Amino acid sequence: MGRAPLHDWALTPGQAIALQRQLATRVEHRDRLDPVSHIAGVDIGFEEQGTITRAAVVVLAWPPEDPSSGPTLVERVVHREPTRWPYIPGLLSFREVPAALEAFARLTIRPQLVMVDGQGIAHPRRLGVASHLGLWLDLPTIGVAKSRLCGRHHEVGPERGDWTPLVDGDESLGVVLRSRAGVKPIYVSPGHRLGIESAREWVVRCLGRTKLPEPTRLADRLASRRGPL
DNA sequence: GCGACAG
DNA sequence: ATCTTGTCGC
Repeated sequence: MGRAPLHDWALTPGQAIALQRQLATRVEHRDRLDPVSHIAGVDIGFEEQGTITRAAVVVLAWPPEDPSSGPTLVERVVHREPTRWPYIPGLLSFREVPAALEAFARLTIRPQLVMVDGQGIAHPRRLGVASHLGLWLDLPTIGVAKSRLCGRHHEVGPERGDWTPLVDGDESLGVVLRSRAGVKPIYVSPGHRLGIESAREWVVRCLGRTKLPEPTRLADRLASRRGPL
């Protein structure tokens, strides 16, 4: 018997949960990343009443040449395919990762860091979409979610950059970060090959004037077909 | 049994 | 996530 496959998308929810428990043991919680020259952002959108899944990946040059205008977009890919799973809280990766992998396969640049729309280890079984994708890509990933899936936290300070720990019992899952004054905070958790501190630092470094860090913000717009990039 | 619940 | 109109504010 070898190790369980990194993914098998034809699973029942029960089998998917068992697979998550297996894969979670392979997630690396300590920093292991190469010098960063490119950061990718990933997000998934839907078309045709949800029957079509649309995966978008953007690659930004790092560090930015012109800090005032944010990092430069150097590559982008959109991949469409039939939707294969319904949305089930806790099993999001089985719906989104397959399409994201197809989009990554068409990238000519291999980024050293990936930011994903969703949770990393801040997940009931510690395998959110960012962690699952990170294992498959064998790249450091960070989960950047717009709302909470699990864990508890105190209220976050009002200033941009303020943050508070996201915890579950005695486990630290990530941080809740005020990415912009006056707006709901975002949930940042390591996906793979990164610690909580580094995950937070990278997200703060990629913050522009908006709520979401640039990689995720641009991927979001590309996935949902809104506004120019 | 009841409430919570990424996108 | 997506659908969907106007509205408030820089």
